[in-house]
Formats: sequence, C-alpha cells, structure tokens
Amino acid sequence: MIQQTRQVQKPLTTAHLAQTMSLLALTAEELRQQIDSELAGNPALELVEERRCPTCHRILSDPGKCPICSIPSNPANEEPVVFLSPREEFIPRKDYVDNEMEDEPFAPAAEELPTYVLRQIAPDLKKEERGLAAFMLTHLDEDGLLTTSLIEVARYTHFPLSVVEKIQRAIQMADPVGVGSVSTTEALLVQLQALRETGVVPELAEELIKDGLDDLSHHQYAELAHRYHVPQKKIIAAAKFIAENLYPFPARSHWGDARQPAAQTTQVYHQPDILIGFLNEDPEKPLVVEIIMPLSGTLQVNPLFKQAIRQADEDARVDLRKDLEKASLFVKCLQQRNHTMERLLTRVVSLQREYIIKGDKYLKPVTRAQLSKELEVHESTISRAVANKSVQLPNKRIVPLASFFDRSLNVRSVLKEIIEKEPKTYSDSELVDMLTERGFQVARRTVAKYRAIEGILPAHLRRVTIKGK
DNA sequence: CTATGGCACGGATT
DNA sequence: AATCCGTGCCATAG
Repeated sequence: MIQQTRQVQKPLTTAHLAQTMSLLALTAEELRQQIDSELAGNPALELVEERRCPTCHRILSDPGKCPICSIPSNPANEEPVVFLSPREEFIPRKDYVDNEMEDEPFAPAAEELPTYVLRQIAPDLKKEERGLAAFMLTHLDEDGLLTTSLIEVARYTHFPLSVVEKIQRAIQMADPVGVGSVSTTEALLVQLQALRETGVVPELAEELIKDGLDDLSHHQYAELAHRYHVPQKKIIAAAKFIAENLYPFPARSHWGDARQPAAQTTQVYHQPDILIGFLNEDPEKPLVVEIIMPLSGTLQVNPLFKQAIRQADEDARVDLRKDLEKASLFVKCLQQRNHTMERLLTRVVSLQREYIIKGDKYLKPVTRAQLSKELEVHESTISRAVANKSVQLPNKRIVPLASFFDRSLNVRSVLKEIIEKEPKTYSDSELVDMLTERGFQVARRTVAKYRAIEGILPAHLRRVTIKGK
C-alpha cells in the first residue's frame, strides 16, 4: 500500500508525511500486516524482544516506563491515561479453525464475522468452550445462520447438548444479535427478546413470528387479524415493527445500519483498535485508553546493519544504505503515527469523558475540524486517523471511532428517551417542543429523520404498542 | 386538517 | 471537490 518510499534519499518532510498519513489510516489489523511485510522485505528493520513491566508484566512499547504502574494512586484523576498497548495476542489470527475436525476448511464468505463474534464472547467462556464456539462460528452461512443443527454439533464435537445450547445462547446475544440461530424464526425471536430489554415491543410480534411468519411475508393481514381476533391495524403495526427493527439474517445487520432496515449493506466487522476501560475495572479510577499496537516487541533499525554497511564493499553499500534509509523512515513514521494517535485520543477521551462513561446522551458534538485546530494538525489527518477504526468502551460495546464525532447522536438519544418514557405518544411537532425545552433546537422535519434513523415508528403506529419489560 | 415521508437545496464537514 | 446533514416545501395518507 505504500510504494512511494522508492526514493527516500532526502525528501524527509514529504515522504515522511505521506507515509505517516497512510499509517494513520490503518487499523490495528492492517498495521500488523503492513509491519509484517515491511519487516520481511527489509533486513535493516529489526523487531527487538518484548520488554515487560516487572510488576504488572505488561508488555511495554517504550523502554522504561510502564504506563499503568506509573499512574499515581490519585483516584479522582480526570485525565485519561493514554498509551500504546503492544499486544499481539489481541489480533485474532486465522487459526481459530478447529484443528481436530478439518472436514470443512472455512466458511468462505464469512471469515470476518466469526472472529468478530468470538472476540466478544471469548472472555466469558472457558477454554474448551472457546473451541466449541469457534467451531460453531465457522459453520455459519453468509447470512449468519447456523448451517448445522445443534444435535450434529454436539455429536461432532462430543460436547453435551446442553453445553452446545449454552454456547449458542452466548453467540446469539453477541453483537449481530441473533447470529448463530438455526433458523430465521429463531433469530427474530432472539432479537425481539433483546429489544424488549431496551424498548417497547408490540405485544403481537412474538406470536406473529412464531406462527404467522408465512402469512406475514405475504401480507395476509386480514387472515392474521382473524386468527388472533385483533383489529387488522394491530397486525399491520406489529408487522411494520418487525420489518423495521428485526433482521431475519443477522449477518446483514450491524450497529451501523440499525437505521437502514432495508439496505443490505455489507458490513465489515471490526475488532477494536482502541480499548477504553477503567483502571482495574473500577469506575472510581481514571480511564485507561489502550491504543493497540499489533506487535509483541518494539521496532527499530538494526544496529548490526549499520555496521554491516561500513564493512560492505562499494556497490553493495548503495543498496544497503537505501534499505537503511527506508527502515529508519518507517520507524520514524510509525512513531509519528503513534504519537499523533496518542495526542488525538487524549484529547478526544477527555472531551468525551461523559459520553464514554454515561452513554450516548452525553456525547458532545465535536467536529474533526475543531480538533485539528487544537492539535495543530491538518483536518485530513484527523479524518484519516478516525476513519475505519473502532473503539471498545468500558461497557464492552464496540463503536466506530467516528461516532465520537457524531453531530446528532446526543439529540437522537434524548429523543429516544423521551419517546420511551412518556406513555402518551407525541407527534413530531410535539417532540420538537420537548426537545427545545431540553435545550436542543431542531426542526420538525429533522425529528422525523431521527426517528427513522433510530427505527422509531411514527406516532399513530406507536399508539398500539405496549411497553415491554 | 394534521402528521409524515419524499425531494431537493444550501451550507457545513471531510 | 465530494459528501453529509438539517431543513423547507409539497404531496399524500389518515
């Protein structure tokens, strides 16, 4: 991806900048590939052994200081602790495939999904269970449904059925909710259950999914209304709810597109590039921000290589020097990149502290442009750094880094809250007033748009819903 | 007549 | 320069 390092003799500034930029845009996983290939292609680069902190045995990226242990024990620290966290083991490699049974090499279309899900649930599983989970996840089709029945899974893997079921439940609750179900019906029910915990669900939805899915897809509302002895209106409302909020094929839904029910965008599943958590998981302690560096050691220019140059004869020397230049440029760029990331994250995290801790409502609308001024870098630098990266929040949710710059998330979240709380259904224009009271000035039309984004039904359809709990 | 969704325009953001 | 987002106007459904 970075071929412009051909002539690196002198133009330190431009080449330097260009490469730093391209490195900034990379996710942790991509960065690892980049480094791997750089390392393989350049003998002057060297990966020095990992250094660990003597007390907490954390791998260090900077020689000497351990970011965690050097935190002074003042608990009420408002400032986040930001540091590079070299941890190779965090980058899932492709070897999650079960070695024992190689009958099916890989689900070709879905290589991203299994690792993504596994990452979420792995912490909660025992070691043997992880293997089972991995096995099940490799048997998903491109829609995120299980291709093998649970019984078969149990027979193949020699796990008791009860364990298999337990793991399946864990998988289903993971991010593309419903993933790992054996049928679309099951997936829908799981999603419904999940929605129930957060919001309102039409009372009929569950029945309809269980028995009436066929008629439902053929829009036989009259027939259904008759069968359940309810007005057709209710059926339609429930149907609409199902259509807009649930996804028969979990792999096609993802955080980003809960907004666009119909749009079947091919979502890429990210693993986090940045981890945010509390020190020792203790909300009293300061926030710890780990920028994942996909390395177990530190990159540097091989000192032996420098020596080798001196001893080399004339013509070899030119080539070697080229390599050396390239290597040192790469190291510099990498450092620069990391430095920028650190500064960026420091600023963003302390700005959005409330959001990170308390949730969407507290997101402050910050633009990339503002931040670029504060950090004195070009806007495009921020854009690149923010794009395509995802962050794991203390509550284990994984969100795109770009969501820290969502200009309307807070309003939408308050809007959602209003609608969920108030028993009476407000029309859009009433909602405008409510929002204005709380300090958000938006147009009526915009409220409608936000509703659509959040998948909230219009007032007259909401009226027939019941509150779920 | 009221509440909403569609289209499209202008300004901000990237 | 391309894209995204909020908004106004208008048609349509209830």
